[in-house]
Amino acid sequence: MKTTPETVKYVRRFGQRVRLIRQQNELSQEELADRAGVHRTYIGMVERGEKNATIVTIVKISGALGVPATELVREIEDA
Amino acid sequence: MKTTPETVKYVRRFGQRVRLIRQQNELSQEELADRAGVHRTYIGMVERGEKNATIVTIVKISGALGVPATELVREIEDA
DNA sequence: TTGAGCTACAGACCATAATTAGCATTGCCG
DNA sequence: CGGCAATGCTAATTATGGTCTGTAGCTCAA
Repeated sequence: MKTTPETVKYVRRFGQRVRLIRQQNELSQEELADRAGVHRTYIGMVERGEKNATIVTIVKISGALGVPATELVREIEDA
Repeated sequence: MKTTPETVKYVRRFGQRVRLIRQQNELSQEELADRAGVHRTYIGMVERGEKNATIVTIVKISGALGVPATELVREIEDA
């Protein structure tokens, strides 16, 4: 998929929500990564809006954060 | 990403929700694809649980279906 | 200062998301 | 019957998701 401005927008908002909830849970990126079963640097990229995560990864991360997947997708879409 | 059983599970449930809501809206796969700006066959693959869609694609499809992205992610995660 | 914990970032790599074209099948309708 | 709409399915290609290694910067405590 091409990296359109909209692409960047949604991905960035998703990353912001991940970072926010991770910090509320007082987890480091590495702790979150380990719990989610993804790589350390990948969490960083997601939070910075550099990676367009898939459903499976979203579920992994939401599980590791102890929130439903819908929490991470909330309010990402509207302008 | 490896195709683990969990992978298949979440992806399949997501596809089921897409198909359900598409049919409730009385759209063909092709109409949905055009509205979402993705290819016809891709929608078919998603509904059949063969594709692990990304955030951007989820938002595109949810927009084309006229529902919030959270609607498509709802109840995908639990066993 | 020195060291430890946390994060940003770059580069290389493999698996796969997403595109596209093509053909087969099913069911419905004239 | 023939034709049309909708879907399933395959194969080939390109772009990118996700892994891994390593470097560098920051803050804070000893």
